[in-house]
Amino acid sequence: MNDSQSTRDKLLLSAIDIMAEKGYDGTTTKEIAAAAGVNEVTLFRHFGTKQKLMEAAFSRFHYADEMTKLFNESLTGDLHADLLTISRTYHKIMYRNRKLMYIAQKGSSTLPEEAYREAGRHPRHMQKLLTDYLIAMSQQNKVMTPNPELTAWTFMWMNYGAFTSSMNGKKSVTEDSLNAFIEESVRLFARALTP
Amino acid sequence: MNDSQSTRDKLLLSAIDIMAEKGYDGTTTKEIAAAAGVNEVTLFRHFGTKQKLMEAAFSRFHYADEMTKLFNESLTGDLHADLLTISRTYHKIMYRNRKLMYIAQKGSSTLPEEAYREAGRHPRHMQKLLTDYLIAMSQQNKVMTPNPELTAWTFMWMNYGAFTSSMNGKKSVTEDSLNAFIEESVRLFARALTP
DNA sequence: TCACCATGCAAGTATGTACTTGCCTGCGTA
DNA sequence: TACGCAGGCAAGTACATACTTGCATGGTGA
Repeated sequence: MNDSQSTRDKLLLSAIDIMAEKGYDGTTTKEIAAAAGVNEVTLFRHFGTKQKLMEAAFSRFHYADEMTKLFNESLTGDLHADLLTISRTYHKIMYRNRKLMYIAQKGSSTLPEEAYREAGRHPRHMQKLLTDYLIAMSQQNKVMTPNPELTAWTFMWMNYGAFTSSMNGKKSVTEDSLNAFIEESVRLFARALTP
Repeated sequence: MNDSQSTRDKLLLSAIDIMAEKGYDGTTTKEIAAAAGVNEVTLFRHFGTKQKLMEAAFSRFHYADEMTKLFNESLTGDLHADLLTISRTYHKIMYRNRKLMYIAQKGSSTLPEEAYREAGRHPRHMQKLLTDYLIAMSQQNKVMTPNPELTAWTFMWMNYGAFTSSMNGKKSVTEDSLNAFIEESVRLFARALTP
């Protein structure tokens, strides 16, 4: 039972690793099994089909409340500091789930619908929270923007673009350069939004 | 000869269309041929292999000088107006090549290397030009930034994020909402960078 | 000791798909 | 007319891959 769980996990993690490289269509069950160090048959005994394997993998998505909690508890009302917190949390969560994001981005004709749903949920969630934050800050005259929702999208897309670029680029974007980007982009936004 | 050219083109365009939907691995030569309204064998007579078909498709990439010309000729020295021109040109070019960008993004184990090279060339090119522009503007005290290169990356990633989101999203991002984003993002940057 | 259960292994099936071959047809041109 | 050439069509090859089956084995708990 203990070992069985471990075999399941090895298969799931191997599948995620390889598919993040080659995409869903380009990855074979034989490869996955080999990477997990088990027989191919074992994969089918555990998951039945390749698709169900992926569904199991995506059910491990688990960002979620972290971001909501952040907005409810950790924000101070200082625009620059808050944007920094938001941006850092965003990248932390995206990085944690980066391989699944990558698989969903590559896509496939047969990838379970759940994959796309899970991958898309997060950005939308954050955009909504950020919009509410900007509206609240506007009402306190701490932020000046004609269209908080659009401003939130702009901030989101900037971070999303940086994230995907850092993932797709061959040259590994170092943690340092990502931090530099976060600080610069937050600085720009804070300056632009301050009344 | 005239008709032969047309058959080649029909195949190329069909391939691009379908692969933008299903990815390179997920698209069959039979599908492509059917969509082009020709026999599958005709595809192989023209291109030999699926890979060479894709190489031919990507050789149609043709942005390029347009952007360089833009920087050399169309910029006025007015930060807001120039950023607007740059952003609009970027999105115009990306939109024109959007399907090829999409295919490259989805990727594949066997997609010709050329595809990735072509798809990545454009953003880097623009980033470099934008960096030079910001440096020149800094020297005229029209722009204030501690790190022009990083600022350029930030601007790039913001636009790249918006572009990919608008492509991947199910809900079609209308031309209007893209324009609204462009204007808002440029407004923010111009305000943030003005001394 | 016995039953059970997860796994390995060898072999095989079924299917899809890139790519080939041989032959025929229609069309424009010398 | 005769030739060449682009393309259709039918059939087939070679191979990869998802998934199956039957059997052996080793460990674990009753």
